[in-house]
Amino acid sequence: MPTHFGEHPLPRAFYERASAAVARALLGQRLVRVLNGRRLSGLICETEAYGGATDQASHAYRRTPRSAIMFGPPGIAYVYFIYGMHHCLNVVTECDGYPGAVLIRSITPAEGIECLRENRPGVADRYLADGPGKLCQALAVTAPLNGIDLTRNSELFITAGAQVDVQELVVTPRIGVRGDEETRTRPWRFVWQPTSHPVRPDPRGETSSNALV
DNA sequence: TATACGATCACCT
DNA sequence: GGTGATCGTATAC
Repeated sequence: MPTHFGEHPLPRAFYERASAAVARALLGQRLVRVLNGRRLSGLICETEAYGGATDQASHAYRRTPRSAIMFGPPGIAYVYFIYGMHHCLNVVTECDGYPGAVLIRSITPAEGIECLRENRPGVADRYLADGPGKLCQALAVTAPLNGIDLTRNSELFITAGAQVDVQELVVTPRIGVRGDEETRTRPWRFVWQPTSHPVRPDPRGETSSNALV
C-alpha cells in the first residue's frame, strides 16, 4: 500500500454508512498521524459503533453542544476528553443530519514507534496503543484535532490497510456502557484478532461471538 | 452557580 | 479486583 507522498485517505463515502458497518470496515485500516513532520501510524484493531436517539450509550442520545458534531457530515474526527485525563478518538458516520460515530479503541503500531515510545514513556511496546486513551496519548491526539476532516491528507487521516479475514473477527457488546438491556447487549464492538499473533484477551471477559459476521 | 460523574488508565493488593 | 487521579460536560437548582 502507498506510504509515500500522494497516498489517498479513505473517501467520505466510506464513512457514510451505518455505524456498525463502518466500525467493522475500519478494522485493519491504517490510522495516520503526522506530528512535527514525523509520520506515525497503526492498524486499527478494535472499534465500537455508536448511534443516535435509539442508542442510550451514545453521546448523541441527546443532542448537546459537544455531541452536535456527531450529527454533522461523516468522515470528521470527534475527539473528546474524559475522566479528567484521557482523550478518545471517534470518526463521525452516517449521513449529514443523522448522528453516528465509531470509537477507535486500539491500534497496532506500524510506523514511528520511537515517537510513540516518547509519547508513552516507560510503557512496554505491547501496551503503547492498546486502549482508546492510550492510542490518543501515543499519537498525541488531543482536543485541537476535534473536527478535523479525516478524508484529507493532513495531520490525521485514515488510509487503506490490511484485509481482515472473517476468521479473525470477534464481535462483542461494548465496553463500559450503561443503559437498558438492548443498549448494553448490542453487539457493536469489533476486534481484529489475527490468528498469527495473539492480541490481548477480552479485557472484561464478556462473551464474544461471530454472529454478526 | 453547583454538583455528579464518565465510551479510562495505571498502580495497588 | 479494587480504586484514585482529575476535569469537561451535562443537568439540576
